[in-house]
Amino acid sequence: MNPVGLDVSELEPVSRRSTAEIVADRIRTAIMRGTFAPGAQLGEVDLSSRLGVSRGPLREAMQRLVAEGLLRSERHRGLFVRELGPDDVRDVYLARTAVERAAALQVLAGDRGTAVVALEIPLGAMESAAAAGDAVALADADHDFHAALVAASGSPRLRRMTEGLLVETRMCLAAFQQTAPPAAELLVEHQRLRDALRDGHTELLLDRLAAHMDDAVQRILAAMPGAA
Amino acid sequence: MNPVGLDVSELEPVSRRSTAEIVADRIRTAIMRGTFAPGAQLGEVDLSSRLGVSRGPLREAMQRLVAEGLLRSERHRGLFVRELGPDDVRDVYLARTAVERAAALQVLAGDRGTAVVALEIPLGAMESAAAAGDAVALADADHDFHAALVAASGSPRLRRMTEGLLVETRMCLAAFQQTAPPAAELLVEHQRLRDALRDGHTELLLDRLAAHMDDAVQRILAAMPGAA
DNA sequence: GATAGGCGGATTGTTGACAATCCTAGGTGC
DNA sequence: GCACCTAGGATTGTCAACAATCCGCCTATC
Repeated sequence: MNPVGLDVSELEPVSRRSTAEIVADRIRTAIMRGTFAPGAQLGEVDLSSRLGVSRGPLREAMQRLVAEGLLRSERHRGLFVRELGPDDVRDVYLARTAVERAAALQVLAGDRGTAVVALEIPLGAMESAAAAGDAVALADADHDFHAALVAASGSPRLRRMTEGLLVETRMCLAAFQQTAPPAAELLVEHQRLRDALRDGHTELLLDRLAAHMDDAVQRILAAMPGAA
Repeated sequence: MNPVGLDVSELEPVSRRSTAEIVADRIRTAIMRGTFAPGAQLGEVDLSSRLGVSRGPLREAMQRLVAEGLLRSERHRGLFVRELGPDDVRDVYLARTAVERAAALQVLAGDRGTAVVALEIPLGAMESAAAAGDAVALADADHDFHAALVAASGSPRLRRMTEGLLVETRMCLAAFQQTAPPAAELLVEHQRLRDALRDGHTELLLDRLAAHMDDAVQRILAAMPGAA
């Protein structure tokens, strides 16, 4: 609490975000959740009327999503949800490994105590989700875990990259969300990541992180229709 | 050459890029070159009239640049060129190190012969620029070297990340482009990177890459006004 | 003299309509 | 029956005008 008597987080967004940003977030989560199937066409008039905004801000939001790689734009054809193939899965995790490795090293070099504390929240959520068998909550917790890890690095750029990569990860997962993930195994893997981080075992942490990513790729590719 | 008798690169853009994309590229290079000073406000009507487009496509382009982190948007205030401080310099190079390290490992695991060949072009340009004392050409060659390295990894995502990071690097460099860079030293550093890559010396390459990044940070911070 | 309130100018945010382009379906000639 | 051509419908790309918001300056008041 500060002298004004308000939590700083409340007065931070003195001016709320732009319409384009809100629209982009909405569509991004919709794509992430699998509401829009991969390859589906997104009509501008349809979306704009459904979201209650004009086509101007909507097009601005679309440009962002195209830049993020979530949408594919064909001139005078329309906007389509990108379809991720096996190569994309491997590439997403290759990039994630690179970014999260760097983030982990930064955390180890800095204040890893607060980082471990921050990781406990998604770990708790993951435990609950695993016990309840809630696949969506499990994916959310997984997402939050890695986001928290990178956020703890204090690097805005690593954070922003991870943000985009995690969305793509969710797109990959949404493709085969009917198959139940090995919740217990997933939980243990994340707990071991936290343990290695807490104890400051650099090499162990990096190895476990790489292995964790490889496992995920194998799991996804195994459940993917046209995987090589 | 294919049966049609055309280079594939010529028929790739069957439909030319959207106006927003062209505008974004123009402004991006302008920011990169330092045409727009950091912190400068970019008026929409001014830019749109100067580029000969309406405000619609221009705003779409701006959204992209904001998403890339080149511009800062304040609601009902305007768009401003982001000013990069010492922390940003360190962060850009931290991210670059992470991405280029991963790219280098991919190149080493794949076809490093063609990669070395691809690196010779910017190296030649760098040599010429160093001999001629052309700072801009030197920066261009440096840019191209690292872009070629990451492109050789075959990873679209690493490539796209690098694209953005290199633009930010140029923004950092533009801040103090009056000071002449140590051209000879820079050339040798890049040649040694190529040598380690050519000979397949993994650890040596990674070490030299990290050292190369650290050197750059030190050089930039030393020439920076308010560096800590 | 310092501060609160209000006005003018300028900029951004949003909207609806117009123009260009493309895919699809139907028809025609061979 | 097949290929080509043409008209229709729908979608995106672009534009100019309207509305909302904010900053700086000025004035009036304490």
